[in-house]
Amino acid sequence: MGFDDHPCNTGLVLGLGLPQESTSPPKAHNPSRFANKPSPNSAPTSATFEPSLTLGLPGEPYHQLVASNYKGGGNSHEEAIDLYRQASSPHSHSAVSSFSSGRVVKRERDLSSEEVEMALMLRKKLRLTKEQSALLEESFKQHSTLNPKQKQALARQLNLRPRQVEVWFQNRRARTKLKQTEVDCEFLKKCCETLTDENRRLQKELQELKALKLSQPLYMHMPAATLTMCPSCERIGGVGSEGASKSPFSMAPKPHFYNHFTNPSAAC
DNA sequence: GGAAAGGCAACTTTTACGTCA
DNA sequence: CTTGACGTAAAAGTTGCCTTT
Repeated sequence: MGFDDHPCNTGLVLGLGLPQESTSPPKAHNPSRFANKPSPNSAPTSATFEPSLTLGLPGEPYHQLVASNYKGGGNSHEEAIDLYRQASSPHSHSAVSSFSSGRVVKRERDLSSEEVEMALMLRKKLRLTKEQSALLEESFKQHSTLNPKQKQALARQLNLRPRQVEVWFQNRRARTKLKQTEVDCEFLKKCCETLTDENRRLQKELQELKALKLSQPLYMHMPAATLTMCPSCERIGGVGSEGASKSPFSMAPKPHFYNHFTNPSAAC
């Protein structure tokens, strides 16, 4: 990409830093969103970051802006990260995500130790501790969504930013749903298998019936009313069942009518 | 009615981490 | 033992839709 591929790269970039301008352009989808709906989070950015002319490394004006803000402004690291992340508004392409670790590591040789620390801090992704995860899980069990007050309280309790708590809950809900979908999928697969087996069995039975019908034309000569079918085992009853007792199809010794209404399950 | 703001779901990207050759 | 490729889980970003004000 740009930096590494450039034939005569000095590693320096002269740029005019404006808060809303990311070095990587917004993604193509729905550009109108960026034009029509500036994020509310971008407002403090404009107040915090004045337009500035910077001489620096390509691809990370925000990093430098925040780093300098962090050094000079007396903000905590957390605040610096927040400012940095707010600089890339929630509805715009992320400047943070343009950090490819390979690129940063390569450039780290050229950075001061403070800048390296800052870059690493910004690149580093939070891993929740067991205690934090446990408390979040516990809280999720009680309610899978949080109101702003609960979010604030939980964030304070966990020493996290409210946004992190919010993200955790969003991801947790998504995982729950995914898991449920997998369970449903497995259940439906089993149902499908069962029905396929049943269908196969019925097809086979139908084939046998057809074969029997051809080999025993007697059925054809009998009035339909002399044949009965048991509603529970679905076997045909009729004359001469003794001789064919092993066959699923038999005839009742005496013709009889089966009444579904008065005797719904009395055939066997 | 329409604009702004906020929340959430769905989807995507990025990073950390474990495993294995 | 080290290293790099690979897969996976999870944190975080993006976008669209909906509701509320």
